[in-house]
Amino acid sequence: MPASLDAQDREELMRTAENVFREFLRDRSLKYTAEREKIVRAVMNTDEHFEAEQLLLMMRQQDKRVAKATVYRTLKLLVDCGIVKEVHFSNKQVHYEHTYGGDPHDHMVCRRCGRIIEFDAREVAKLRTLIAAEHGFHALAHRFQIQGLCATCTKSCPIGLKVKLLTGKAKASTGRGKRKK
Amino acid sequence: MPASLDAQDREELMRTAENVFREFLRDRSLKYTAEREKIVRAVMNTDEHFEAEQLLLMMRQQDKRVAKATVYRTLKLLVDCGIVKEVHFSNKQVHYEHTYGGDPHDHMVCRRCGRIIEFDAREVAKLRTLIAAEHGFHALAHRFQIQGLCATCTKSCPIGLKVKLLTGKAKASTGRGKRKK
DNA sequence: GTCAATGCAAACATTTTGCAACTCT
DNA sequence: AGAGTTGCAAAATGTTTGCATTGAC
Repeated sequence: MPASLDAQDREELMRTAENVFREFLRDRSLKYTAEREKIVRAVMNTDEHFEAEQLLLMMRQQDKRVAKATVYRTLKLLVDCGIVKEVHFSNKQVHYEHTYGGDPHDHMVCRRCGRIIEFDAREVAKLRTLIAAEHGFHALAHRFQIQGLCATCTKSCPIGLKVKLLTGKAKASTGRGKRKK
Repeated sequence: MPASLDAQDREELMRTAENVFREFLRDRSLKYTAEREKIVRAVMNTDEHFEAEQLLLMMRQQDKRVAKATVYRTLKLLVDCGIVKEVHFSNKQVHYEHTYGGDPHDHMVCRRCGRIIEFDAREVAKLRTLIAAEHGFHALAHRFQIQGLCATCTKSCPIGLKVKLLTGKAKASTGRGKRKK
């Protein structure tokens, strides 16, 4: 995520994203409303992953109020449009991130501390195309996520030792597992 | 998925899976109950991806009744135990599949017809380890999914043509998009 | 006998929907 | 003018939880 953009680049990116969205809508005879504009702008101003609810809150704080339903409806359009991507970290809500103007990346999630690290997705994209081709498939996109232990957690938790991780997190975190044996 | 197992191999696999689960439970001072046994067995008898609800139904049809809550609780344990893996196709329910005794694979989803194809995950696993290492990460697992068009749909839908796909499926399927231009 | 597991229903959280009022184009 | 959009609240979904009862070890 291009968190290091200066204000000018950001404004530039914003504008082109808006245009892409507007054109996408026009192509489908949909309307570019004030609410949709507020939402694209809010999304483009977010460099982190976010949930629908968070976006809504953020927008409220900036007095860009829209209905929750509108946020959900618009996020779907933005996904279809390719400006936003869904990310599935937990089994609960969907997370979103805008992918417009940034380098494609995927995520690595630490099962111990939950930290999320992004990495360049180009190798993955290459592999996906290859695999797809082998199956007569035409790849358009992928979802990839590596789960494991981050550097810090690896240190404090020697490999080979069976620890309770936050997999399906079946109350694994209560840490009162009196294992015998 | 090893759908081609004969009855004997299947029974063999079933038994070892049960043992793995039993041991997993014992290690944590949890109990191997009749319900849990029913559930592992049902899971191991399923070679397709399934949702919690489907498993429940299937079990009911075979008069292996358990409460829905028990299914959810047990599936979590099975995930932690490594016998079952969560698969996230849609944004709705979680799908599960048992991964015990089968070759590791990932999925390819056709955005047009929804077809799901499995492919060998070994290359992906290699790549994940590599990428993880580059970031001081210790990879334990991954989730990978390729989205695109299957062979059939690619034929009926020339590449380059913008079609309505079932991405976020924002009512994209109503097919009454009178595009202009 | 003890601690954990079950079943049930109620609770939850997130997302979707129906509909009247509104607004882009 | 008219088709699409909004906001709201209600509904729908999928999953989790509380608790009394039951069961494994």
